[in-house]
Amino acid sequence: MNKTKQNILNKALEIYNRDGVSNVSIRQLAKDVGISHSNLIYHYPTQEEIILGLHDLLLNKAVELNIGLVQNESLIQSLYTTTRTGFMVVYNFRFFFKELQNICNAFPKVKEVLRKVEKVRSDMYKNIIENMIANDLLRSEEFKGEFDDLIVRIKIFSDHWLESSSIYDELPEEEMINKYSYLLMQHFYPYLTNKGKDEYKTIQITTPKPH
Amino acid sequence: MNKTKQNILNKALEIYNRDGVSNVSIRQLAKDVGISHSNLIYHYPTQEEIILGLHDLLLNKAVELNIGLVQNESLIQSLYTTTRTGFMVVYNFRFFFKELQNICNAFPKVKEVLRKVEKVRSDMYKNIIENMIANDLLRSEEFKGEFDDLIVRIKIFSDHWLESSSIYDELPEEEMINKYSYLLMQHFYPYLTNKGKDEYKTIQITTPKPH
DNA sequence: AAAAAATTAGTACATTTGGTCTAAAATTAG
DNA sequence: CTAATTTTAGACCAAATGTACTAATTTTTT
Repeated sequence: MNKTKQNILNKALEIYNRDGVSNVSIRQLAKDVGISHSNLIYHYPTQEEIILGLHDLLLNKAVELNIGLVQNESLIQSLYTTTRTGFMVVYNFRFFFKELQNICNAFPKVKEVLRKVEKVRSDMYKNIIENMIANDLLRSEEFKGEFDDLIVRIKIFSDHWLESSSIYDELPEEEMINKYSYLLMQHFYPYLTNKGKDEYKTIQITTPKPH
Repeated sequence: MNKTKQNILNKALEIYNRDGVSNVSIRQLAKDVGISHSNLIYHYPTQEEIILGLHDLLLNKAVELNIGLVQNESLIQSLYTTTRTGFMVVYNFRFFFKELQNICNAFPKVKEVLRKVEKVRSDMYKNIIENMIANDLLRSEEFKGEFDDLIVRIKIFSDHWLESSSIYDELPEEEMINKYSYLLMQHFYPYLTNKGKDEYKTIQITTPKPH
Protein backbone atom coordinates (compact mmCIF):
# COMPACT_ATOMS: atom_id res chain seq x y z
CA MET A 1 0.00 0.00 0.00
CA ASN A 2 1.01 3.57 -0.84
CA LYS A 3 2.66 5.60 1.89
CA THR A 4 0.11 8.37 1.58
CA LYS A 5 -2.71 5.86 1.86
CA GLN A 6 -1.13 4.50 4.98
CA ASN A 7 -0.74 7.95 6.45
CA ILE A 8 -4.37 8.61 5.75
CA LEU A 9 -5.45 5.37 7.39
CA ASN A 10 -3.32 5.93 10.48
CA LYS A 11 -4.46 9.48 10.92
CA ALA A 12 -8.05 8.51 10.27
CA LEU A 13 -7.89 5.91 13.02
CA GLU A 14 -6.42 8.46 15.38
CA ILE A 15 -8.91 11.23 14.86
CA TYR A 16 -11.93 8.97 14.35
CA ASN A 17 -11.15 7.51 17.75
CA ARG A 18 -10.80 10.97 19.18
CA ASP A 19 -13.68 12.82 17.54
CA GLY A 20 -16.02 10.17 16.16
CA VAL A 21 -16.45 9.37 12.50
CA SER A 22 -19.43 11.63 11.98
CA ASN A 23 -17.58 14.65 13.32
CA VAL A 24 -14.70 14.41 10.90
CA SER A 25 -15.05 15.79 7.38
CA ILE A 26 -12.73 14.77 4.59
CA ARG A 27 -11.41 18.32 4.64
CA GLN A 28 -10.51 18.11 8.33
CA LEU A 29 -8.97 14.70 7.91
CA ALA A 30 -6.92 15.92 4.96
CA LYS A 31 -5.71 18.87 7.00
CA ASP A 32 -4.60 16.56 9.80
CA VAL A 33 -2.80 14.26 7.40
CA GLY A 34 -1.19 17.33 5.91
CA ILE A 35 -2.50 16.99 2.37
CA SER A 36 -5.16 18.68 0.31
CA HIS A 37 -8.69 17.35 0.48
CA SER A 38 -8.70 16.68 -3.23
CA ASN A 39 -5.65 14.53 -2.75
CA LEU A 40 -7.41 12.58 -0.08
CA ILE A 41 -10.34 12.06 -2.40
CA TYR A 42 -7.89 10.92 -5.04
CA HIS A 43 -6.75 8.08 -2.80
CA TYR A 44 -10.06 7.35 -1.11
CA PRO A 45 -12.90 8.56 -3.33
CA THR A 46 -15.44 7.95 -0.58
CA GLN A 47 -15.34 7.79 3.17
CA GLU A 48 -16.67 4.26 2.95
CA GLU A 49 -13.37 3.07 1.52
CA ILE A 50 -11.48 4.57 4.42
CA ILE A 51 -13.75 2.76 6.86
CA LEU A 52 -13.37 -0.48 4.93
CA GLY A 53 -9.61 -0.03 4.98
CA LEU A 54 -9.67 0.47 8.72
CA HIS A 55 -11.93 -2.51 9.23
CA ASP A 56 -9.40 -4.56 7.34
CA LEU A 57 -6.67 -3.33 9.66
CA LEU A 58 -8.91 -4.27 12.57
CA LEU A 59 -9.35 -7.83 11.35
CA ASN A 60 -5.63 -8.22 10.71
CA LYS A 61 -4.81 -6.97 14.19
CA ALA A 62 -7.28 -9.41 15.69
CA VAL A 63 -5.83 -12.37 13.85
CA GLU A 64 -2.29 -11.25 14.54
CA LEU A 65 -2.84 -10.93 18.27
CA ASN A 66 -4.51 -14.31 18.52
CA ILE A 67 -1.61 -16.00 16.82
CA GLY A 68 0.72 -14.84 19.58
CA LEU A 69 -1.29 -16.66 22.23
CA VAL A 70 0.31 -19.23 24.46
CA GLN A 71 -1.19 -22.62 23.82
CA ASN A 72 0.14 -24.55 26.80
CA GLU A 73 -2.45 -23.24 29.17
CA SER A 74 -5.91 -24.30 30.25
CA LEU A 75 -8.83 -23.82 27.90
CA ILE A 76 -10.47 -21.33 30.19
CA GLN A 77 -7.32 -19.34 30.73
CA SER A 78 -6.80 -19.29 26.99
CA LEU A 79 -10.39 -18.20 26.42
CA TYR A 80 -9.83 -15.35 28.80
CA THR A 81 -6.58 -14.31 27.20
CA THR A 82 -8.15 -14.37 23.78
CA THR A 83 -11.05 -12.31 25.02
CA ARG A 84 -8.75 -9.79 26.56
CA THR A 85 -6.55 -9.31 23.53
CA GLY A 86 -9.71 -9.10 21.43
CA PHE A 87 -11.09 -6.41 23.66
CA MET A 88 -7.86 -4.50 23.37
CA VAL A 89 -8.30 -4.48 19.63
CA VAL A 90 -11.84 -3.26 20.12
CA TYR A 91 -10.48 -0.46 22.21
CA ASN A 92 -7.85 0.49 19.67
CA PHE A 93 -10.57 0.71 17.03
CA ARG A 94 -13.14 2.17 19.36
CA PHE A 95 -14.47 4.63 16.80
CA PHE A 96 -15.84 1.63 15.03
CA PHE A 97 -17.73 0.13 17.93
CA LYS A 98 -18.93 3.40 19.31
CA GLU A 99 -20.59 4.28 16.03
CA LEU A 100 -21.43 0.82 14.77
CA GLN A 101 -24.99 1.76 13.99
CA ASN A 102 -24.07 4.99 12.23
CA ILE A 103 -21.40 3.34 10.18
CA CYS A 104 -23.60 0.46 9.11
CA ASN A 105 -26.31 2.84 8.00
CA ALA A 106 -24.05 5.19 6.13
CA PHE A 107 -21.91 2.51 4.54
CA PRO A 108 -23.78 -0.59 3.39
CA LYS A 109 -20.60 -2.38 2.36
CA VAL A 110 -19.30 -2.25 5.90
CA LYS A 111 -22.50 -3.86 7.07
CA GLU A 112 -22.03 -6.67 4.57
CA VAL A 113 -18.51 -7.33 5.77
CA LEU A 114 -19.71 -7.38 9.35
CA ARG A 115 -22.34 -9.94 8.57
CA LYS A 116 -19.78 -12.20 7.00
CA VAL A 117 -17.41 -11.88 9.92
CA GLU A 118 -20.26 -12.65 12.28
CA LYS A 119 -20.50 -16.21 11.04
CA VAL A 120 -16.80 -16.76 11.66
CA ARG A 121 -17.19 -15.48 15.17
CA SER A 122 -20.13 -17.77 15.85
CA ASP A 123 -18.21 -20.78 14.63
CA MET A 124 -15.26 -19.88 16.79
CA TYR A 125 -17.42 -19.77 19.88
CA LYS A 126 -19.19 -22.97 18.92
CA ASN A 127 -15.83 -24.66 18.70
CA ILE A 128 -14.69 -23.38 22.05
CA ILE A 129 -17.89 -24.51 23.68
CA GLU A 130 -17.74 -27.98 22.17
CA ASN A 131 -14.16 -28.22 23.32
CA MET A 132 -15.04 -27.20 26.82
CA ILE A 133 -17.84 -29.72 26.95
CA ALA A 134 -15.54 -32.45 25.68
CA ASN A 135 -13.08 -31.56 28.43
CA ASP A 136 -15.79 -31.67 31.06
CA LEU A 137 -15.40 -27.98 31.80
CA LEU A 138 -18.87 -27.01 30.64
CA ARG A 139 -22.12 -28.84 31.23
CA SER A 140 -24.11 -29.91 28.19
CA GLU A 141 -27.21 -28.12 26.93
CA GLU A 142 -30.33 -28.30 29.04
CA PHE A 143 -32.53 -27.32 26.13
CA LYS A 144 -32.15 -27.14 22.40
CA GLY A 145 -30.32 -24.02 21.25
CA GLU A 146 -29.23 -23.00 24.74
CA PHE A 147 -25.63 -22.39 23.71
CA ASP A 148 -26.48 -20.84 20.37
CA ASP A 149 -28.46 -18.32 22.34
CA LEU A 150 -25.56 -17.86 24.72
CA ILE A 151 -23.35 -17.09 21.75
CA VAL A 152 -25.76 -14.43 20.54
CA ARG A 153 -25.70 -12.81 23.95
CA ILE A 154 -21.93 -12.95 24.03
CA LYS A 155 -21.66 -11.32 20.64
CA ILE A 156 -23.98 -8.51 21.63
CA PHE A 157 -21.90 -7.96 24.73
CA SER A 158 -18.67 -8.00 22.74
CA ASP A 159 -19.94 -5.49 20.26
CA HIS A 160 -21.38 -3.06 22.75
CA TRP A 161 -19.52 -3.14 26.05
CA LEU A 162 -17.38 -0.26 24.89
CA GLU A 163 -20.33 1.85 23.92
CA SER A 164 -22.00 1.20 27.24
CA SER A 165 -18.81 1.91 29.10
CA SER A 166 -18.38 5.23 27.36
CA ILE A 167 -21.79 6.27 28.63
CA TYR A 168 -21.74 5.00 32.18
CA ASP A 169 -18.10 4.55 33.19
CA GLU A 170 -15.15 6.86 33.56
CA LEU A 171 -12.47 4.22 33.57
CA PRO A 172 -8.94 4.35 32.18
CA GLU A 173 -8.26 1.99 29.31
CA GLU A 174 -6.57 -0.78 31.27
CA GLU A 175 -9.23 -1.07 33.97
CA MET A 176 -11.99 -0.83 31.44
CA ILE A 177 -10.65 -3.72 29.42
CA ASN A 178 -10.10 -5.80 32.53
CA LYS A 179 -13.59 -5.13 33.79
CA TYR A 180 -15.37 -6.07 30.61
CA SER A 181 -13.16 -9.06 29.79
CA TYR A 182 -14.06 -10.40 33.19
CA LEU A 183 -17.73 -9.66 32.59
CA LEU A 184 -17.59 -11.54 29.33
CA MET A 185 -16.15 -14.56 31.08
CA GLN A 186 -19.06 -14.53 33.45
CA HIS A 187 -21.32 -15.37 30.55
CA PHE A 188 -19.76 -18.82 30.74
CA TYR A 189 -19.43 -19.15 34.47
CA PRO A 190 -22.88 -20.44 35.45
CA TYR A 191 -22.67 -23.16 32.80
CA LEU A 192 -19.30 -24.47 34.03
CA THR A 193 -18.93 -27.85 35.69
CA ASN A 194 -17.19 -28.03 39.07
CA LYS A 195 -14.00 -28.83 37.25
CA GLY A 196 -14.59 -25.83 35.02
CA LYS A 197 -15.24 -23.57 37.99
CA ASP A 198 -12.00 -24.67 39.58
CA GLU A 199 -10.11 -23.67 36.47
CA TYR A 200 -12.08 -20.45 36.31
CA LYS A 201 -10.84 -19.47 39.75
CA THR A 202 -7.23 -19.73 38.61
CA ILE A 203 -7.55 -17.20 35.79
CA GLN A 204 -4.56 -14.91 35.66
CA ILE A 205 -4.99 -11.42 34.40
CA THR A 206 -2.30 -11.08 31.82
CA THR A 207 -1.38 -7.63 30.62
CA PRO A 208 0.29 -7.88 27.25
CA LYS A 209 1.40 -4.47 26.11
CA PRO A 210 -0.55 -3.25 23.08
CA HIS A 211 1.97 -3.09 20.27
CA MET B 1 -48.03 21.21 27.07
CA ASN B 2 -48.75 23.32 24.00
CA LYS B 3 -50.48 21.62 21.10
CA THR B 4 -47.77 22.68 18.69
CA LYS B 5 -45.12 21.32 21.00
CA GLN B 6 -46.97 18.05 21.14
CA ASN B 7 -47.24 17.91 17.38
CA ILE B 8 -43.53 18.49 17.12
CA LEU B 9 -42.74 15.76 19.61
CA ASN B 10 -44.99 13.23 17.94
CA LYS B 11 -43.68 13.97 14.51
CA ALA B 12 -40.12 13.96 15.76
CA LEU B 13 -40.57 10.50 17.22
CA GLU B 14 -42.01 9.28 13.95
CA ILE B 15 -39.32 10.55 11.65
CA TYR B 16 -36.43 10.03 14.05
CA ASN B 17 -37.47 6.40 14.20
CA ARG B 18 -37.68 6.29 10.44
CA ASP B 19 -34.61 8.27 9.40
CA GLY B 20 -32.39 8.48 12.46
CA VAL B 21 -31.81 11.59 14.52
CA SER B 22 -28.68 12.64 12.69
CA ASN B 23 -30.41 12.56 9.33
CA VAL B 24 -33.19 14.95 10.26
CA SER B 25 -32.59 18.68 10.15
CA ILE B 26 -34.80 21.14 11.95
CA ARG B 27 -35.93 22.35 8.57
CA GLN B 28 -37.05 18.89 7.51
CA LEU B 29 -38.75 18.26 10.83
CA ALA B 30 -40.57 21.58 10.62
CA LYS B 31 -41.73 20.75 7.12
CA ASP B 32 -43.12 17.43 8.28
CA VAL B 33 -44.89 19.02 11.22
CA GLY B 34 -46.29 21.59 8.83
CA ILE B 35 -44.82 24.69 10.43
CA SER B 36 -41.95 27.00 9.62
CA HIS B 37 -38.52 26.13 10.84
CA SER B 38 -38.28 29.36 12.77
CA ASN B 39 -41.45 28.42 14.56
CA LEU B 40 -39.95 25.10 15.52
CA ILE B 41 -36.92 26.87 16.89
CA TYR B 42 -39.24 29.13 18.82
CA HIS B 43 -40.68 26.13 20.67
CA TYR B 44 -37.52 24.05 20.84
CA PRO B 45 -34.48 26.31 20.61
CA THR B 46 -32.17 23.31 20.40
CA GLN B 47 -32.49 19.76 19.22
CA GLU B 48 -31.38 18.65 22.66
CA GLU B 49 -34.66 19.84 24.12
CA ILE B 50 -36.61 17.77 21.64
CA ILE B 51 -34.61 14.71 22.58
CA LEU B 52 -35.08 15.41 26.27
CA GLY B 53 -38.80 15.80 25.67
CA LEU B 54 -38.91 12.47 23.88
CA HIS B 55 -36.90 10.77 26.59
CA ASP B 56 -39.43 12.03 29.08
CA LEU B 57 -42.18 10.48 27.00
CA LEU B 58 -40.18 7.27 26.93
CA LEU B 59 -39.91 7.13 30.70
CA ASN B 60 -43.59 7.84 31.13
CA LYS B 61 -44.54 5.11 28.72
CA ALA B 62 -42.30 2.65 30.54
CA VAL B 63 -43.86 3.43 33.90
CA GLU B 64 -47.34 3.44 32.44
CA LEU B 65 -46.96 0.03 30.84
CA ASN B 66 -45.53 -1.51 33.98
CA ILE B 67 -48.47 -0.33 36.03
CA GLY B 68 -50.81 -2.34 33.86
CA LEU B 69 -49.07 -5.60 34.69
CA VAL B 70 -50.93 -8.49 36.18
CA GLN B 71 -49.63 -9.23 39.66
CA ASN B 72 -51.23 -12.59 40.34
CA GLU B 73 -48.73 -14.56 38.35
CA SER B 74 -45.42 -16.21 39.11
CA LEU B 75 -42.35 -14.03 39.65
CA ILE B 76 -40.68 -15.38 36.57
CA GLN B 77 -43.72 -14.94 34.39
CA SER B 78 -44.05 -11.42 35.67
CA LEU B 79 -40.36 -10.75 35.02
CA TYR B 80 -40.85 -11.91 31.47
CA THR B 81 -43.94 -9.81 30.94
CA THR B 82 -42.19 -6.76 32.32
CA THR B 83 -39.23 -7.38 30.08
CA ARG B 84 -41.42 -7.75 27.06
CA THR B 85 -43.43 -4.60 27.61
CA GLY B 86 -40.18 -2.81 28.33
CA PHE B 87 -38.73 -4.02 25.07
CA MET B 88 -41.81 -2.84 23.23
CA VAL B 89 -41.18 0.64 24.59
CA VAL B 90 -37.59 0.34 23.44
CA TYR B 91 -38.88 -0.51 19.99
CA ASN B 92 -41.31 2.38 19.92
CA PHE B 93 -38.44 4.72 20.77
CA ARG B 94 -35.90 2.87 18.69
CA PHE B 95 -34.28 6.03 17.34
CA PHE B 96 -33.03 6.55 20.85
CA PHE B 97 -31.38 3.17 21.30
CA LYS B 98 -30.04 2.95 17.82
CA GLU B 99 -28.15 6.20 18.22
CA LEU B 100 -27.50 6.10 21.94
CA GLN B 101 -23.84 6.89 21.51
CA ASN B 102 -24.47 9.73 19.07
CA ILE B 103 -27.12 11.26 21.23
CA CYS B 104 -25.06 11.08 24.39
CA ASN B 105 -22.15 12.75 22.69
CA ALA B 106 -24.15 15.47 21.03
CA PHE B 107 -26.38 16.18 24.02
CA PRO B 108 -24.68 16.02 27.40
CA LYS B 109 -27.90 16.58 29.29
CA VAL B 110 -29.36 13.41 27.87
CA LYS B 111 -26.34 11.52 29.11
CA GLU B 112 -26.89 12.92 32.61
CA VAL B 113 -30.50 11.81 32.62
CA LEU B 114 -29.50 8.35 31.45
CA ARG B 115 -27.00 7.98 34.25
CA LYS B 116 -29.64 8.86 36.79
CA VAL B 117 -32.13 6.39 35.34
CA GLU B 118 -29.44 3.71 35.35
CA LYS B 119 -29.40 3.59 39.15
CA VAL B 120 -33.14 3.08 39.27
CA ARG B 121 -32.85 0.23 36.83
CA SER B 122 -30.12 -1.44 38.85
CA ASP B 123 -32.17 -1.23 42.02
CA MET B 124 -35.16 -2.70 40.27
CA TYR B 125 -33.16 -5.71 39.16
CA LYS B 126 -31.56 -6.08 42.57
CA ASN B 127 -35.00 -6.23 44.07
CA ILE B 128 -36.23 -8.80 41.62
CA ILE B 129 -33.19 -10.97 42.22
CA GLU B 130 -33.51 -10.78 46.00
CA ASN B 131 -37.14 -11.68 45.65
CA MET B 132 -36.38 -14.66 43.46
CA ILE B 133 -33.75 -15.90 45.89
CA ALA B 134 -36.17 -15.51 48.80
CA ASN B 135 -38.69 -17.58 46.87
CA ASP B 136 -36.14 -20.26 46.14
CA LEU B 137 -36.31 -19.61 42.41
CA LEU B 138 -32.73 -18.43 42.09
CA ARG B 139 -29.64 -19.87 43.74
CA SER B 140 -27.59 -17.55 45.93
CA GLU B 141 -24.32 -15.96 44.87
CA GLU B 142 -21.34 -18.21 44.43
CA PHE B 143 -18.95 -15.31 44.65
CA LYS B 144 -19.12 -11.73 45.82
CA GLY B 145 -20.68 -9.44 43.23
CA GLU B 146 -21.87 -12.23 40.97
CA PHE B 147 -25.35 -10.80 40.62
CA ASP B 148 -24.24 -7.20 40.42
CA ASP B 149 -22.20 -8.27 37.45
CA LEU B 150 -25.17 -10.12 36.04
CA ILE B 151 -27.17 -6.92 36.28
CA VAL B 152 -24.52 -5.01 34.35
CA ARG B 153 -24.65 -7.61 31.61
CA ILE B 154 -28.41 -7.46 31.53
CA LYS B 155 -28.39 -3.71 31.21
CA ILE B 156 -25.94 -3.80 28.35
CA PHE B 157 -28.12 -6.33 26.62
CA SER B 158 -31.26 -4.28 27.21
CA ASP B 159 -29.67 -1.15 25.82
CA HIS B 160 -28.20 -2.73 22.74
CA TRP B 161 -30.23 -5.69 21.53
CA LEU B 162 -32.11 -3.45 19.16
CA GLU B 163 -28.96 -2.00 17.68
CA SER B 164 -27.53 -5.45 17.18
CA SER B 165 -30.74 -6.70 15.69
CA SER B 166 -30.85 -3.88 13.18
CA ILE B 167 -27.44 -4.94 11.93
CA TYR B 168 -27.75 -8.70 11.85
CA ASP B 169 -31.45 -9.53 11.73
CA GLU B 170 -34.25 -8.85 9.32
CA LEU B 171 -37.11 -9.56 11.65
CA PRO B 172 -40.55 -7.98 11.86
CA GLU B 173 -41.27 -6.09 15.07
CA GLU B 174 -43.22 -8.79 16.87
CA GLU B 175 -40.73 -11.59 16.28
CA MET B 176 -37.84 -9.36 17.11
CA ILE B 177 -39.28 -8.40 20.45
CA ASN B 178 -40.11 -12.01 21.25
CA LYS B 179 -36.65 -13.21 20.34
CA TYR B 180 -34.80 -10.68 22.43
CA SER B 181 -37.15 -10.83 25.40
CA TYR B 182 -36.52 -14.53 25.47
CA LEU B 183 -32.78 -13.97 25.18
CA LEU B 184 -32.89 -11.60 28.09
CA MET B 185 -34.62 -14.21 30.21
CA GLN B 186 -31.82 -16.61 29.45
CA HIS B 187 -29.48 -14.35 31.38
CA PHE B 188 -31.29 -15.66 34.46
CA TYR B 189 -31.83 -19.24 33.42
CA PRO B 190 -28.53 -20.85 34.43
CA TYR B 191 -28.80 -19.34 37.91
CA LEU B 192 -32.28 -20.70 38.53
CA THR B 193 -32.98 -23.44 41.05
CA ASN B 194 -34.88 -26.51 39.92
CA LYS B 195 -38.03 -24.89 41.15
CA GLY B 196 -37.12 -21.80 39.20
CA LYS B 197 -36.47 -23.79 36.05
CA ASP B 198 -39.86 -25.44 36.36
CA GLU B 199 -41.52 -22.05 36.47
CA TYR B 200 -39.33 -20.89 33.61
CA LYS B 201 -40.66 -23.63 31.39
CA THR B 202 -44.22 -22.41 31.85
CA ILE B 203 -43.57 -18.90 30.56
CA GLN B 204 -46.39 -17.76 28.33
CA ILE B 205 -45.66 -15.35 25.57
CA THR B 206 -48.19 -12.62 26.07
CA THR B 207 -48.82 -10.22 23.27
CA PRO B 208 -50.36 -7.06 24.63
CA LYS B 209 -51.14 -4.68 21.82
CA PRO B 210 -49.05 -1.52 21.98
CA HIS B 211 -51.53 1.26 22.62
C1' DA C 1 -62.17 47.41 21.68
C1' DA C 2 -57.31 48.43 22.41
C1' DA C 3 -52.94 47.05 24.01
C1' DA C 4 -49.76 43.56 25.08
C1' DA C 5 -47.95 39.20 24.56
C1' DA C 6 -47.33 34.96 22.26
C1' DT C 7 -46.96 32.57 18.05
C1' DT C 8 -45.79 32.06 13.30
C1' DA C 9 -43.56 32.85 8.75
C1' DG C 10 -40.19 34.68 5.63
C1' DT C 11 -35.78 36.28 4.45
C1' DA C 12 -31.17 36.57 4.66
C1' DC C 13 -26.42 35.12 6.04
C1' DA C 14 -22.23 32.91 6.99
C1' DT C 15 -20.38 28.31 7.24
C1' DT C 16 -19.65 23.77 6.02
C1' DT C 17 -20.05 19.99 3.19
C1' DG C 18 -19.06 16.59 -0.64
C1' DG C 19 -17.69 16.85 -5.03
C1' DT C 20 -15.65 18.43 -9.80
C1' DC C 21 -12.29 20.47 -12.75
C1' DT C 22 -7.81 22.22 -14.02
C1' DA C 23 -3.21 22.70 -13.73
C1' DA C 24 1.11 22.26 -11.41
C1' DA C 25 4.55 19.23 -9.43
C1' DA C 26 6.70 14.94 -8.60
C1' DT C 27 7.72 10.44 -9.93
C1' DT C 28 8.49 6.78 -13.11
C1' DA C 29 9.42 4.77 -17.60
C1' DG C 30 11.69 4.69 -21.93
C1' DC D 1 17.26 13.50 -20.69
C1' DT D 2 12.49 13.44 -22.15
C1' DA D 3 7.88 11.82 -22.27
C1' DA D 4 4.27 9.69 -19.84
C1' DT D 5 2.06 8.80 -15.67
C1' DT D 6 0.92 9.50 -11.04
C1' DT D 7 0.24 12.43 -7.40
C1' DT D 8 -0.92 16.76 -5.42
C1' DA D 9 -3.05 21.36 -4.68
C1' DG D 10 -6.21 25.08 -5.40
C1' DA D 11 -10.21 27.17 -7.13
C1' DC D 12 -14.85 26.65 -7.72
C1' DC D 13 -19.79 25.04 -7.19
C1' DA D 14 -24.29 23.83 -5.59
C1' DA D 15 -26.71 22.17 -1.67
C1' DA D 16 -27.69 22.09 3.11
C1' DT D 17 -27.49 23.73 7.78
C1' DG D 18 -27.93 26.38 12.05
C1' DT D 19 -29.01 30.77 13.38
C1' DA D 20 -30.53 35.56 13.61
C1' DC D 21 -33.63 39.19 12.48
C1' DT D 22 -37.93 41.32 11.06
C1' DA D 23 -42.53 41.54 10.41
C1' DA D 24 -47.07 39.68 10.25
C1' DT D 25 -50.68 37.26 12.54
C1' DT D 26 -53.06 35.25 16.33
C1' DT D 27 -54.19 34.95 21.08
C1' DT D 28 -54.62 36.77 25.58
C1' DT D 29 -55.16 40.42 28.79
C1' DT D 30 -56.99 44.62 30.35
